[in-house]
Amino acid sequence: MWFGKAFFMAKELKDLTKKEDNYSQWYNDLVVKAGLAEYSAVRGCMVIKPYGYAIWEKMQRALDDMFKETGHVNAYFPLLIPKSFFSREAKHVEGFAKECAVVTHYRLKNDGQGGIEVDPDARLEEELVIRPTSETIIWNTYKGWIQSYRDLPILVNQWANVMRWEMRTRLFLRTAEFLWQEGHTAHETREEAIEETYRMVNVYRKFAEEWLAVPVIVGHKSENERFAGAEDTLAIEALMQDGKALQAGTSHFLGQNFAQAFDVQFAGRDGKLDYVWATSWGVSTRLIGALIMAHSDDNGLVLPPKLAPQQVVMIPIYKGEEELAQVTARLEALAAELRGRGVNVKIDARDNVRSGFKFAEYELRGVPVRLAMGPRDLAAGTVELARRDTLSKETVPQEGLADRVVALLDEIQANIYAKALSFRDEMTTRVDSWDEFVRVLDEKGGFLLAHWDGTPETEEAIKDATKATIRCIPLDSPEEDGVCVYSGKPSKRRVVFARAY
RNA sequence: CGGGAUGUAGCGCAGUCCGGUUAGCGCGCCACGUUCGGGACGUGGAGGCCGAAGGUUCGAAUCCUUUCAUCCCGACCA
Repeated sequence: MWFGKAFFMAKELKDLTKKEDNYSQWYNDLVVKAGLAEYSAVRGCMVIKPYGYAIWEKMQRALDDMFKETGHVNAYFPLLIPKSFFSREAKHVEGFAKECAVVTHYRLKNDGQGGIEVDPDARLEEELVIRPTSETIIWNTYKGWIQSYRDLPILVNQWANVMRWEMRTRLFLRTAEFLWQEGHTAHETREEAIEETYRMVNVYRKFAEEWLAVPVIVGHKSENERFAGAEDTLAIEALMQDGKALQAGTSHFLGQNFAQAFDVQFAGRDGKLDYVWATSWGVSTRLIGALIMAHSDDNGLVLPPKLAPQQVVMIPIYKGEEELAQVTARLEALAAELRGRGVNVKIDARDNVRSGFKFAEYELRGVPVRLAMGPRDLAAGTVELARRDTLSKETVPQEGLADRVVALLDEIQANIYAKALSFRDEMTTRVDSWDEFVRVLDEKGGFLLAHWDGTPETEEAIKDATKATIRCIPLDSPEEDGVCVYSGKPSKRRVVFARAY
């Protein structure tokens, strides 16, 4: 996989903003300069460039495999949803109404002044909403698919784009249009649906940890943060390097809300009619943002080997064409061996930039392993091996290089996970008083484990006072008697607070 | 939608307060040469209605009015 000239277009990539100076600026710079994405002509919309999209494709492939292992299949539903569908589930419409783009006309015409205008005669009888999520159109469809318990379960996923008219956008983290997958399942029983909700949040946890190398906390969302129309929302929460939390994936137990709204009933084993039980779950291109903010440093991206579009880059060091040919021939042989082991290798023999420039460029792009070979190595049978995660270099024998690199890629994957995990542990603080809560939040950030009285009012008050929200009520948090840091009322367990993206 | 800022070459900027030849600089781009083990250098070259529209003036990137766009900080959110 290689991207031709576009890959190299931006050479003014040096001088990334420093992470500590302005994290937002650094992030934005990095996304643009590493060639992942940029803003487009349309307000709030993002162009995902080939390098960024290649990461997304790798994510898609891995997730798809995991979905198939859990019995799911892909399908596709329309982009446009009749407005009336949208209003059938009261909480759902309330949650999304404020950010919907709406199609009102189906034709343009000449305005007589050389321009073009919306043809007022072509007004749609019923406006169409560009999907912000697909529960409604899907449940309208499922109605026709389900008559009996024998039709269940339905385990369908779709890869799609959705649109939410956000006030303020950030590349990958919040754009008006974004790519995601959304699973929508239909079940015979409450228990089965709940089990599915847990199963899928665990798929996401596994994906985050094993592929993104990002540790996450799995837990329930509080009532305030729950998906509009869900009875329960499970989420994975990740911690970014600036101490803010990022919701990286959600899995919703929808109860019978959508089945009732769209009148989807089935004849049960006992012959009685009942409404279908539902779940939905999704992750988006936001995961790329998570990847960037979890691992990168001031030299650029640090991509986990499993998701890096290029895992190894080889750079010849030479004077003159003859040396280039010799070094390249040797690199080709090594590359072939690595490719045979399933490693994605690129040899960068560009003659118009120097090797030092290439080193910097591949660091910016987060390529996990770099191999450089010059005449000295050629003579000695060695190669210089550099790893992106630690920025360390060593000269190693060409003999056995493939084994070494394959093992190293695994080691890098494990190492960046370990690094992110220890960062998160450091940044997770148990707090027992309001003073401590406020102080830790301001001075340190990160996850705060605190007691909460369980009321939405208290959560709201804490949010107003500090901008921190309950990220989740962790599944594995032990029961423990305490008092709410805000209200002083009794509490049975700690929840995770943080400021969030 | 509130508060703040910015629009000058592909990118980053200076010039604007205090109007005055042909609008500059760095990077990038093109050509040739020298280079090449951590972001090379020399010489030559191309590239601009100074965001847009009005106005003031002998004269506007610069002053005034309007407008559009973008970014940052809030509210909203995967």
